[in-house]
Amino acid sequence: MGVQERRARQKENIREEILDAARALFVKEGYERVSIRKIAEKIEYAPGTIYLYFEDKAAILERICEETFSKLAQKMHAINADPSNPLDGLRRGLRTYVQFGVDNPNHYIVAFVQAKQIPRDAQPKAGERCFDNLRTAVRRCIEAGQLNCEDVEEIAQALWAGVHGVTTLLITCSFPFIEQNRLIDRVVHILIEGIRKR
Amino acid sequence: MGVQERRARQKENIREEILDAARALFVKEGYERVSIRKIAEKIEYAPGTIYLYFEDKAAILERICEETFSKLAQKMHAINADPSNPLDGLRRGLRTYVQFGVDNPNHYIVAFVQAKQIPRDAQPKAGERCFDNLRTAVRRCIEAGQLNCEDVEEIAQALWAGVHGVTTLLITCSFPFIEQNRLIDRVVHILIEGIRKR
Amino acid sequence: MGVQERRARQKENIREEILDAARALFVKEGYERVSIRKIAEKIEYAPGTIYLYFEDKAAILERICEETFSKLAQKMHAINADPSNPLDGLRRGLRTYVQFGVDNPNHYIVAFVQAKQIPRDAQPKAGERCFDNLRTAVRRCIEAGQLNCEDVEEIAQALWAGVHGVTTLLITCSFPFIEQNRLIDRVVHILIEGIRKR
Amino acid sequence: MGVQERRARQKENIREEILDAARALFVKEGYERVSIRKIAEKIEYAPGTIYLYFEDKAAILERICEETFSKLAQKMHAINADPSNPLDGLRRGLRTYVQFGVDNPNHYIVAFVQAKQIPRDAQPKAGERCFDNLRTAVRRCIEAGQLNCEDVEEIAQALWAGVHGVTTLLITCSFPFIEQNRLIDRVVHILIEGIRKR
DNA sequence: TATGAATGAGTCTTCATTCAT
DNA sequence: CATGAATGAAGACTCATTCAT
Repeated sequence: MGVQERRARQKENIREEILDAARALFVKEGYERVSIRKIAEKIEYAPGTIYLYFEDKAAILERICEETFSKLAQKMHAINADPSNPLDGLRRGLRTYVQFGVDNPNHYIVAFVQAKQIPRDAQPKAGERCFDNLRTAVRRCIEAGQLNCEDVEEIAQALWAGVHGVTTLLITCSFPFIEQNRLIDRVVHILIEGIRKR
Repeated sequence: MGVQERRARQKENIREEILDAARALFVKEGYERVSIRKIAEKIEYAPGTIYLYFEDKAAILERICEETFSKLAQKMHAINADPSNPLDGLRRGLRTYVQFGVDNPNHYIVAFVQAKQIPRDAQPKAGERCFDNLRTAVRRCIEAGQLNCEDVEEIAQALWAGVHGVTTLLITCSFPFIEQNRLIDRVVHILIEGIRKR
Repeated sequence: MGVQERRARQKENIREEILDAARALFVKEGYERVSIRKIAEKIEYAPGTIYLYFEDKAAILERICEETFSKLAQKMHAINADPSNPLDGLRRGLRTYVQFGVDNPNHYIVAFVQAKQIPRDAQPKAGERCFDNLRTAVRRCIEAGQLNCEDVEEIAQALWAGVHGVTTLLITCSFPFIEQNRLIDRVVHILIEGIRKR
Repeated sequence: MGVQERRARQKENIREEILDAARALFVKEGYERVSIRKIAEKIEYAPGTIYLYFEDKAAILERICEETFSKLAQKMHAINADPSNPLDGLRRGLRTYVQFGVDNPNHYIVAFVQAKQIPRDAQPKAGERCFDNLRTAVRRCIEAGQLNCEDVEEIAQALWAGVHGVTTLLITCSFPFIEQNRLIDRVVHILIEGIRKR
C-alpha cells in the first residue's frame, strides 16, 4: 500500500514536471517549436519516458488546456458566490479574467491562442464552464435590472471578446502600452459603462 | 518590350499565387506547420521555385503582414476623412476594423496573431499607421468634447483591445457564437457607449 | 553494470564505424562531396543516427584530424627516444613520417590536405606536437655538429616540406611513379645528404 | 568578316571572364563550394549562359588545369634553353617551379590539389610536358656527370616531390613559417646539395 | 519503470542543369 | 546569343515516435 501510494505520487510528480516544463516551453517557443526531446531534457528524463505519461505531444497540449480552463473556471466561480451587487460582481469577474491571463500568460496563450490553431477533436469542457460563469453573472445583472440590454448570451459574448482582447494584446504584443493595470481597468470600465442601464 | 512586360506580369502573378497559397495555409495550419513544400505543392510548383520569388519562409510571412497592415490602414484612413460627427466616425472606424478582420481572416490572423509569436527584426511600419488612425479618431472625439475621458492613448488602446478581441474570437474560436453581425455591433456599441460622455 | 559497460562499448564501436566510413569516403571523394547520407548508407544506418554520435559533419572531420595527428605524433616520438646517432634518428624519423602517410592515406589526406582547405576554429594541438618532434630531432643533429646549417626552424620546415611533398604526391597523384619505397628512400636520402655537413 | 571576328573575340572574352571568375572562386571557396550560379553572378551573366561556353562545371575545372599546366610548362621550358651549367639550370628550374606556385596560388592549388581529388577521365597532357622539362634538366646534369645518382626518373620524381611539398605547404598551411624566400631557397639548396656529386 | 538507440519522414535550402523564349 | 524560370535531386539537420533492454 505504502509503496503503491508513493509510486502513484511519484508518477503524478513526473506528470506534473512534464506539464510544467511543456507549458513553459510552449509559451517561450510556441507549441510547434517545442520538441519532446526538449521537454525531456528540461526535466532530465529520457525522451521515451514522456510516452509513459502521455500518449503523444498533442495529449500534453490538451492536458494543459484543460488544466488552464479548470483553474480559470475556479477563479471565476468565486464571483458568483457573492450575491450583493451583481454589476460589481460582474466587474470583478471581468477583472479577474484578465488578471488570470496576465498572471498566467503561459497558460492563457497556450489554451486560448495556440491551441485554437491546432485542429483537435474536442474543446475541453472546462472551457464551457468558464463561460457559464460569465453567463450567470450577466444574467444576475439583468435580473437586477442593471443592464441596458436583456440578451444574456449577446452581452456575455461581447464582454468575453472585450476581456480576451486586452489579455492577448498585453501578453503577445510588443507595443508601447500604457501602464498595464491602467489599461485593464479602463477596458473593464468601458465595458461595464457600456452595458449599464442609465 | 512586350516580352519583358509580359514576363514581369507573369512573375508578379506567381508571387501572388504563392502569397495566396501561403496565407491560406498559414491560417489553416499555423505558420510553423506550413512548409515551403506544402506551399509549392498547393500551387503545383517545385519547392525550389518558391525561392525564386522569396528569400525564405520568413520573407513570405513578412510580405503578408505588410500587405495586411497596408490594406487595413487604407480602410481605416477613410474614417478620418469625414469631419462631421467624430463619435460616429469612430464608431464606423471600429466597425470597419472588425469587418476587415472577418472579411480577411487569413490576413488578420497571420499578421495580428501568428506573426506576434515569431521573433522578427521589425514590426512593419504600416502597423503603426493603422493605430495612428485610431488615435486621430479618438483625439477628434475628445476635442469635440464627446468623451468621458481625455487620455487619447488610453482610450485608443482600450478600443483596440475591444475590437481585436471580437475579431480573433470570431475567426479562431469554434464556439456557438450568436449571429456574427449582431455580436460585432454589440461590441462596438458597448465600446462607444462606454466612452461617451453623458 | 555489465549492461552499461556493454552499451558503452557498443556505442564506441559505432563511433569507430562512422569514423572509418567517413575517413574512407573523405579520401575517395573529398570532404565536400561526402554527405552524411552517404556515410550513413555505407554503415547501413539512418542518416539521423549519425547525429547521435557526432554533432555535425565538421565534428567528424575534426575528430579524424585529431586522431591522425595523435597517431603520427606517437610514431614520431619514438625517433627521439634513441639517443645514439642523431642523424640516423632523423633519417628514420623522416622515413617514419612518409610511411605513416602512405600506410594511412585516408588519415593523412584528410588531416593534411582537405582539412587545410576548410576554415576551422582551431588547428589541433597534436599537429604542433608532431612538428615539435621534428624540431627536436633536428636540434640534436645540430648539437652533434652533424649539419651544414645551424638554424633549427629553417631545416625542420624544409624537411617537413620535403616529406610532405612525397607523401601527398604518392597518395593523390595518379602518375607513373617508380616503385614507391625506392622513391621514398631517394627523397629521404636526398634530404639527409642535403643537410649533412661534409 | 569583321563582324565574325569581333564576335569570336567577344566570345573568347566571355570564356576568359568565366575562367577568371571560376579560378578565383575555386580557390577562395574550393571547387565544390562554388556553384555555376555564383560564377554567373560574379561576371553578371545568366547561369544558362555559362553552358554556352562550357559543357559543365567539370569542364571549367579541366580548362583551368590545362591552362595552368601550360603556363607552368612554358616557364619551365626556359630552363633548358640555357646550356651552360646544367646543375645551375636545374636549380633555377626548381626555384621557378615554386615561384610559379606561390605567384599563382589559385592556379596551383586548383590544378595540383583540388583537381587531384576529383575523379576525371584524363590528366591534361600539359602536366606531362611540365614534368618532361624536369626530366630533361636532370638528364643533362647526369650527362654532365654532376649527380651522385644516374637514374633520371628517380631523381626527377624526388625533386618534384620536394618542390611540390614547399609549394603546397606555403599556399595552404596556416603555420608560422619562416620568411618565405628563405624557406624556398633552403629547400632548393637542400635538394641540389642532396643530389650533387662530391 | 525508465532508458536511449534507432528510424523514417520531414524540415529549409541550394544546386547543376534544361529549355522555351 | 543570351536569358532566367523551372525542376528534381540532393544537401545538412530535426523530430515524434517506437522498442529492445
